[in-house]
Amino acid sequence: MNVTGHTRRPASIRDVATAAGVSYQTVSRVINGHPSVKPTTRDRVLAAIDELGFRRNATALALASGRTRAVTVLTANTTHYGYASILRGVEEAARAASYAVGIGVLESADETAVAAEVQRAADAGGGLIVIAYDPAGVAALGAVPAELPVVGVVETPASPPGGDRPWVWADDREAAYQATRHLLALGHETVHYVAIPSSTRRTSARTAGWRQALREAGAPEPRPVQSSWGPAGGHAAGLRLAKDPAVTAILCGNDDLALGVLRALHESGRSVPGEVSVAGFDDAPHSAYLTPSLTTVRLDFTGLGRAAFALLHGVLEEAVQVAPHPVSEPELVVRESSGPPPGGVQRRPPA
Amino acid sequence: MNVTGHTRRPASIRDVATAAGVSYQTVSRVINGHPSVKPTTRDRVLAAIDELGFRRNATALALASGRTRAVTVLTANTTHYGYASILRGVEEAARAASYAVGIGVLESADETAVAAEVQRAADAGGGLIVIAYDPAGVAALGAVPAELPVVGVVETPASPPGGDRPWVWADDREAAYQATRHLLALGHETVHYVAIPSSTRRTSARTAGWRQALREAGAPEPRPVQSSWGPAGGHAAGLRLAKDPAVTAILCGNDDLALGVLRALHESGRSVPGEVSVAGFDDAPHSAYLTPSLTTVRLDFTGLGRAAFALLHGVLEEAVQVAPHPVSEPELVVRESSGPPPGGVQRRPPA
DNA sequence: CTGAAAGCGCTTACAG
DNA sequence: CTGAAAGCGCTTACAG
Repeated sequence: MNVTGHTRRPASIRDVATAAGVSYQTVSRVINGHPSVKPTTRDRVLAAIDELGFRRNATALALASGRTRAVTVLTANTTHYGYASILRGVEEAARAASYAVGIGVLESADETAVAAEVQRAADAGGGLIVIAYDPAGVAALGAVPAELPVVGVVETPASPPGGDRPWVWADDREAAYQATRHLLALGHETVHYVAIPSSTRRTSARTAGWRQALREAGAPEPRPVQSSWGPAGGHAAGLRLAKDPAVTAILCGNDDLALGVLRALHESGRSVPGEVSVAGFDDAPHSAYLTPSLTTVRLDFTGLGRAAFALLHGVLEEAVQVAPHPVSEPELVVRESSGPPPGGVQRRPPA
Repeated sequence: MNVTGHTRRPASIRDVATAAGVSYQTVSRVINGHPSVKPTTRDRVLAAIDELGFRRNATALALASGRTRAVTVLTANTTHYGYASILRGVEEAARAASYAVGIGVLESADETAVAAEVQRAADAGGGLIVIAYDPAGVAALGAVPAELPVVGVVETPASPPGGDRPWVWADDREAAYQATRHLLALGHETVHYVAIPSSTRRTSARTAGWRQALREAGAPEPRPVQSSWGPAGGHAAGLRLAKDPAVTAILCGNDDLALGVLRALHESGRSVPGEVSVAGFDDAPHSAYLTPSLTTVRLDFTGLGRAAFALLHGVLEEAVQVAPHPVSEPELVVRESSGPPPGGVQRRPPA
């Protein structure tokens, strides 16, 4: 029951055709920018479109033409800073290209659950962007049927999990390398690492960059502390590391982890950066306002999302295929949480 | 050009019909759970569906039936904790109901820009959920054509901006009231308020709850400090408030704002909670791990998102219309950032 | 319980 | 430059 009495059915191309005194195929030509339409005819059609408030039915377009101007982002997380920012970037670029953007959340890395989500995303039509920063995402990227257009946002360019699919990445390895070198240059004998969950069983790019910096400096290589994504995990890891008086520098897999580590050090009575230096990863919005403010590496997640969409767009519209490429250089942001070790420079002279 | 030689066209109901030796209408009946199908026929169809890996084409379903199992969330923001959590709740509930979820970002509150985004969302088919916590969202909710199914997530139940549309809300007023009372009970003479941008020109629910608590206690009512959504705004506001030695308690419109205030107080050499107490709003994931940890009011944003979807689902499927209702009681979480004022209880005895 | 027809709103060849 | 036909993959009455 409709209160207003009757629901106006939206105008179709036939309605427009009638109003303009042409056939509906001509209307189709006009809305598709087909060149062979007489200017006066075009103007009449355009006027009718305007008058009737006609909007082309996206569903009918999709069914008839076979292509859906839509992209679905498949992700294990929507609230963490990095993930949310990638989604944001995709949405921006998609909006600019008049694409609809859908979102599917991967609740677990379980094979059948992942397959179901991929199917759901495929049912939406259009292309897929899979954020493969974690086991669920990696599984999803691997489970996408070969005939579906997909772009992966992956952790490392070394081993694209999706086979020959296009992908984008931020240079996590370089970022971790830079942050570790920064801490070593301050005079720390070595740098401990609190790791986010790895996307695969292999060593993550962040871990690899950290290790490389240690090796090049001839510094001891402590075991990375495996943790979670949030502050709680960082807190637990920080409590453990705080017990060891030899620990003077800690690199964290992301800023949330670092926030938890900062809290743990405080609770353990170890000052930052006086006794221990801490560095994060991502440069989340709050990191500059923590006490102490957090030294971190800024990553361009939004740019990453935009690049992923651009790549997918190219595939979908069969334009020139863009080669996979990193979006932006990571940028070290030095703040209050990092400084020289307590006893001054403890590090062995460089080899 | 396809590397695998040929692209398998997905199976249609006609393919299934042929394989099962029935007409395609019968297949339609089976996939729609229509009762009048002979069990043996049903089994044959089901077997064919399984064998061919048939999935019903969502686009064709939408075009033929007129209903699209989809919801688009319209929001001004996707990265802030509250917004992201609402989106998360919608996605959870939508996934459970096999609905696709789309997202549209309102880049500005400008009338034509908002209208364009609403149109885009409408083009997707299905229902709309508009997060109307800010001017852009409120404008969008108001711009949704009457014939479109929509649910608003609004700030206050007092004046639903969408007219007679269904809506959900969290009880922000009650939450602010509780937090303010907590601070007053500790003995503060009054509580200052750093406000998030209001969704309308009228006083926000949070502001109203804060003011009500002050009035009831006969406490002075300082002017609220208008701020932004992020830590930077809180920092600026905090710097200003820190200059006034009479300020001993600050309530913030959200936890990010509180984080900035905390930083500003630190920079100004005023200890928390020794000299100034601070309380936030939302209980974001990091708030428990700040130093000092943040007293705040927990709001069930995810539940709000789920409730919004449930309401929309009811409208779309013409089930019983659920009355608008608050989702969950706000919960005060007392942590380290709030305590008695410096000189002990300064507050006048209650009237 | 099951089949044949018409139609959802478009596009894509095919005529002229 | 423009119109008439067929079809995208389904659903919805209408027959039987």
